[in-house]
Amino acid sequence: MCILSLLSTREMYGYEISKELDALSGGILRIEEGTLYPLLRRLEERGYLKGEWRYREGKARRYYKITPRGMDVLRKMRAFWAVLITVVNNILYGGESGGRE
Amino acid sequence: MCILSLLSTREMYGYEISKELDALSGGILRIEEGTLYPLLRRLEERGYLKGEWRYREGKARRYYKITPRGMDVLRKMRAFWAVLITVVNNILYGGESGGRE
DNA sequence: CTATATACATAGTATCACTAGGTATCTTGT
DNA sequence: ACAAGATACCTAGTGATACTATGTATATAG
Repeated sequence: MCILSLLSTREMYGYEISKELDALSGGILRIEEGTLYPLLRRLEERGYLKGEWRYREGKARRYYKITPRGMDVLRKMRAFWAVLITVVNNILYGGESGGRE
Repeated sequence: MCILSLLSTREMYGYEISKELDALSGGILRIEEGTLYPLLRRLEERGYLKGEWRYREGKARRYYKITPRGMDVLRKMRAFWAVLITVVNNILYGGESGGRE
């Protein structure tokens, strides 16, 4: 979900995504390369992303762009994430009152 | 985390936990028995829970109770969960909430 | 010219959720 | 009495996937 969200704002390549996630999350969402690259391929296989090789600064980079199908999945993931937070916080902190956070 | 949290308020047995999670979450946190029972044993192996057979209403039930070590782990999980929400929401909705930048 | 950072990749392992069964008891409807 | 369903626990097998460790190649800094 976080990767799709990052790519919903601009195209990025794998290594850039890992550095960005790391920086934006203060190290909480550090993702190993052995996890990231296979994941990006899975997301592309499923049609959520479209990858494209480009050569910049003497380096071969695979830039990823989110697809309309990916945007749709991202919307559903965001909605589910919001529900999950509510539900889990309800279990963690009891009260049915909607006014926390 | 949700199971530890439920057990931090009272002792429960496996089947009861699954029904409670299902009800409290509106079906979002439905957990299959093939997932639940092995999970409870792992949590007990790690010393987070203590299980005990009891016979009530003609049924053999294994009641689980959270241990001090389990309470400690639960506290850390709750803290991490709060950080995770902040960090993920920051990535999902842009960086306004955390006071960073 | 060596070390580090960048950039992508794969193989092997471990974890764990799920499917799909199994056993046994108790309750409810006919 | 009998069948069906709910309760209550269990295991074996499979699949998805995060991780470790390593390999390849180029560019940059000391």
